[in-house]
Amino acid sequence: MGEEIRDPLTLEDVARAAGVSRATASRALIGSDTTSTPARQRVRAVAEQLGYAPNPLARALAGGSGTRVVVAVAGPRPDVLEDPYMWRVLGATAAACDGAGVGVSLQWLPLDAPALLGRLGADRSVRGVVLCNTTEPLLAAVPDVLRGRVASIGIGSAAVPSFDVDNAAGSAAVVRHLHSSGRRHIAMLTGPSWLPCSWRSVEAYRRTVEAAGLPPRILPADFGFEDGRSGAVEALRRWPDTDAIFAICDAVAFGAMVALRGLGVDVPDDVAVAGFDDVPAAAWTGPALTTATHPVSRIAAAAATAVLTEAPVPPATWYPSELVLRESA
Amino acid sequence: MGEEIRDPLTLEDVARAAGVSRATASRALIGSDTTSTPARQRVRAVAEQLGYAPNPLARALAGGSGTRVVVAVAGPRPDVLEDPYMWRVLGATAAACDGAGVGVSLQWLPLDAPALLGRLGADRSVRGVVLCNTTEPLLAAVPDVLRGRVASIGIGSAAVPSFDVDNAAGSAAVVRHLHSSGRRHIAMLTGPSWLPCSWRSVEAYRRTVEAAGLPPRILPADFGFEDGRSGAVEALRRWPDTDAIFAICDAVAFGAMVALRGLGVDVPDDVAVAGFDDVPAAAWTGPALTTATHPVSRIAAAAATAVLTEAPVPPATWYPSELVLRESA
DNA sequence: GTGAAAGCGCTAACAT
DNA sequence: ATGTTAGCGCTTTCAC
Repeated sequence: MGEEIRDPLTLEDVARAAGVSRATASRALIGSDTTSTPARQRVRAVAEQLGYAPNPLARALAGGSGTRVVVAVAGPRPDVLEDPYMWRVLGATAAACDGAGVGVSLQWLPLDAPALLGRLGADRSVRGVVLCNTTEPLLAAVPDVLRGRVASIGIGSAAVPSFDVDNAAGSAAVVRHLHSSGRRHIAMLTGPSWLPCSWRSVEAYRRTVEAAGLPPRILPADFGFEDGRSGAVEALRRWPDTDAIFAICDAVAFGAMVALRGLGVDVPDDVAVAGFDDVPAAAWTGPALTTATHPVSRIAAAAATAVLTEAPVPPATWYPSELVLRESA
Repeated sequence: MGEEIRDPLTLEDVARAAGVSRATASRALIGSDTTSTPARQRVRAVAEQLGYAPNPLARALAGGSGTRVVVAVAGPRPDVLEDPYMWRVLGATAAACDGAGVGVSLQWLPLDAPALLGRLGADRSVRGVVLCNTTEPLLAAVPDVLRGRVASIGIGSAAVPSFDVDNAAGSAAVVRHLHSSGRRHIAMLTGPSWLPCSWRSVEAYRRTVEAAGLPPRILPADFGFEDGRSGAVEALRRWPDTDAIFAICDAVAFGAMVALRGLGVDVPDDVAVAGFDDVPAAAWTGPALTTATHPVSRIAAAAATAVLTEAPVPPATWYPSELVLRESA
């Protein structure tokens, strides 16, 4: 009953055991400064052996950084946070941050309140920010203090590196598939009009059908199931000879399929339906949804890592969109 | 160019502006100690007016608490973290923690490595833990230091309050619906055998069919789509007269529906299929899935809040399971 | 290259 | 009830 063993080891303990000062131990562990001196080796060995893990809080407080990465989702209303896609992004981000003892937060970023970004920058508990569904005005409002520790899953800017799906190529591939399988009256249900990264899909659609000598048939829609439902009905009302529908995302595609079924229209015999994103349920419906699959987890992990490490990254990293042929188209 | 205005206000600034010491300001803001003294009013007013927000890091470091809530998901393999259901829980937890400047982490808790819980307890960056899919041995391994800041979405214990769906009542309701709509050969595709909270569903199923004078037909399954697929095939092989399948969760139900379709069996005319959980896609399939809906977000938020506030909570809080009648049953 | 000392912003004993 | 004094565990000038 001489010494008491306190569970959480501190840097002090390691330093003492290694016979150096706290400062030296800190430097040795951080890996900065001088290269391999004997002390450094020793400190590392001791730390390892003792099972020492630095306290992320103290580290952050002293270093002036934060302990959480905020996933900020832009949108007109707070219900953008109810999106399973965002939960998935959050999950992948959390996984990437866990090793550093960093947690993640999920916040709504109102389209009309860019000032909120300033608050995120000023918040000392924020280590970095992963932006989703960004717009130009929002990007312009990213404060300087966030430089190097902000990334975008969506469009980027000079100050905000982007990690995103190659929507243009992916959408074009889907439309080409529709065309090459004999469809000649292809309509598109678009995403929300404020969302830049959905514009790329729409543009790709337009270019691809026009290249095939077909007239574009574009119908505005948001990201939801209901939008797909009403969109499909409207498409058939406006263009009764429509034989294919390309939806901006899977939820919209599901809505379209349900509406079509309700109208007595067979999918894919009468009308082909294709989605975008490949959510798990895409494989579970009858008919199973033809769509394009995207490495969401990899994208989120890359964005999170960039934010965490603050290492230099290219201004834009594109991830492949891969056609998944199932039954609906 | 006299004074420079530093963006992040500190408690010091507030204290000075209010003409009190830092300690008093701290107490006033925290709300502990003495009730409304004039000073307290003043401090709060000043803080409000200045737009002061305490730094969660400093607070946590000084107070000995952490800055992240860990969502620990038990399971045999790390892929339990790939579950959309868990992402949803994570999202709701994140939302609940955001106001406190607390982030969330997602971790796999191996069934056979309860020692990991000890590590979570010792980790000073951990504010609290939300356990998912807990088992008895795991609950027994929850260290004392976590007491009051741990909660379970699943079964609980004397030391770990539980927040969970009333699986028993919910499952019974589904089975009763199947029976009352004329089904007389009802099979169940169960969840993983190690998961206590799925036992409750299975028991409820057994009791309900037996009460109706029917023999139970229980088939083991895990939580996945593929399990539903193979399970349905096996059910029809073993009991060709099966006219209803109750699946432990929606993913399994989807698998069953796809398998049935593949077998040329009509849902629901030949065989009814019911799920459990009401994932978004349940409304999107053809036929749409009859299932039971659960307030996952509310449950996760309650668990997170309990962990954050460390306020006393009842040992178990049950949330309602509500039957959702769609087309499949 | 290394140690000493000064913080990061806050809370919690202690005094008063 | 309020102020004073120590820390929480780490990083980082600043001297040596």
